Amino acid sequence: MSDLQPPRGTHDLLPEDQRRHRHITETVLRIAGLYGYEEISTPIFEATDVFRRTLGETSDIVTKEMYVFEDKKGRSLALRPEGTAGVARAFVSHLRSKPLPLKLFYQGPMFRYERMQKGRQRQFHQFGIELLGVPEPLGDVEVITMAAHILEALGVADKVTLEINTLGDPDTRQAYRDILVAFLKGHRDGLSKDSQDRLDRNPLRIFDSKDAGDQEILKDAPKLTGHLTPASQDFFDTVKGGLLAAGVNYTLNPGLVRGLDYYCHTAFEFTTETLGAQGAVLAGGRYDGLIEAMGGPSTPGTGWAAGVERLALMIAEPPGPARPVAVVPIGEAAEAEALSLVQRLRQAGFPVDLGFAGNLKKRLDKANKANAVAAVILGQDELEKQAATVRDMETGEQTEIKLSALEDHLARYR
RNA sequence: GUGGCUGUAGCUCAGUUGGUUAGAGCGCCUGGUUGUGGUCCAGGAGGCCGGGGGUUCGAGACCCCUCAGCCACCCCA
Repeated sequence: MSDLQPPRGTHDLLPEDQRRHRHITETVLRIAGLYGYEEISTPIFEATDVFRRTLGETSDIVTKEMYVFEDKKGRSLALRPEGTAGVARAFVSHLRSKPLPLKLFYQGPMFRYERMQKGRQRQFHQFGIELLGVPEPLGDVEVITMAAHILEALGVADKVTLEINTLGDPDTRQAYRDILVAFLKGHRDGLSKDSQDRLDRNPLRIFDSKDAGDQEILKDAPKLTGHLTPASQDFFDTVKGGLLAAGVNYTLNPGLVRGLDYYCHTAFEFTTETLGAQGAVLAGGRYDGLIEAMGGPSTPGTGWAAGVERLALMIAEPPGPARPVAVVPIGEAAEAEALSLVQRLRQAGFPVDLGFAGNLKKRLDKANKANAVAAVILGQDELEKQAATVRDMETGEQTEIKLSALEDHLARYR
């Protein structure tokens, strides 16, 4: 048994799990359509450089969480750890001549080599959207509004909070970063070990630290909001005003940051208390420098990604499959008749379960386990009358119905 | 990568300070009903106690290693 387990951090999606996943992705696809987004599928693996360039050489994802391997020609490939890089690459490869804006939706498995926790595994599923070619704050508003719409449609709106922040334009960001580093270097010894590392690699992320000592030091740190250029401030104000107008509630979180250089302006996250430490359910922001970093034409972008497994843990049980009608033949002659009857009913649109073997008792038992609404019993008596006994599986009530009138009678179970 | 907790039947779990042939409920199968499911009754199958090594007269219980799961950190969806 132990040697037949799936690899660490991977899971079989059994039919009832898959049902939840499908309910989520179908809901997303439907709502994305309302906003004019079309699905794009990119490969599950890419040249390792695709992720190196978009995620940064020093990011944790690249240095310790990527599944990297060589193919038979010695090319370095990586299983995708997230979706944006592949979409950006596809844009640069094929889509740069399309009229902008481009509204793309994607969905599928992602891979990260990590220790598991609730709502986190090594193969997991994300869906996300990218809006390319819109430098205006209205793009951010639409993207966030759509996310809120989706979460509402999934019935989790009351379990999540939207937090937003701004990183300012690239110049502000860079200038502020220098100011912050200068300040924190004066307090280096007081910082936690993790944050001392972050100071070199990714100083803005120190704001996320859960360490109490770090937060104490940060209280006196210079704030980004105090360093925004008027244009950046305007941008952020327009985003906030737009969300207000669209009826999307949010809270400001000045500690919400993104480390990579191409992120700018809006950063946001829908978080929940219901998933333990894995609070982020859907997160995104603006990445105006990304396409350029990939070697494409300078193209603004904004978007987000969400975790399907995390959402699956939050949503209510989706409706199960439609209840079938069970056709139950008794004897060989009836079985032959049943084969044609079954096809007739399926062509008419009824889900039909035809047991493979067994006497009446066994087949009714199977029909019950298949959650059948009704059983159409076909025995010698019925055959002679060109009729069937239809048993309501809920009440046990039985009625004899002419074969020619079956569809009409069964219509009540649709 | 770091730390803590946990692995007994398909599932949820019991199993006394180490002591004979390892248990329950649910589920599954068979029968009570040669043409009637769910309820009920009777019976049955199914475990190298995650794997390997060690201590012991004796290990499901104790020790070490390993694999897997859970929780937290890191990071992130």
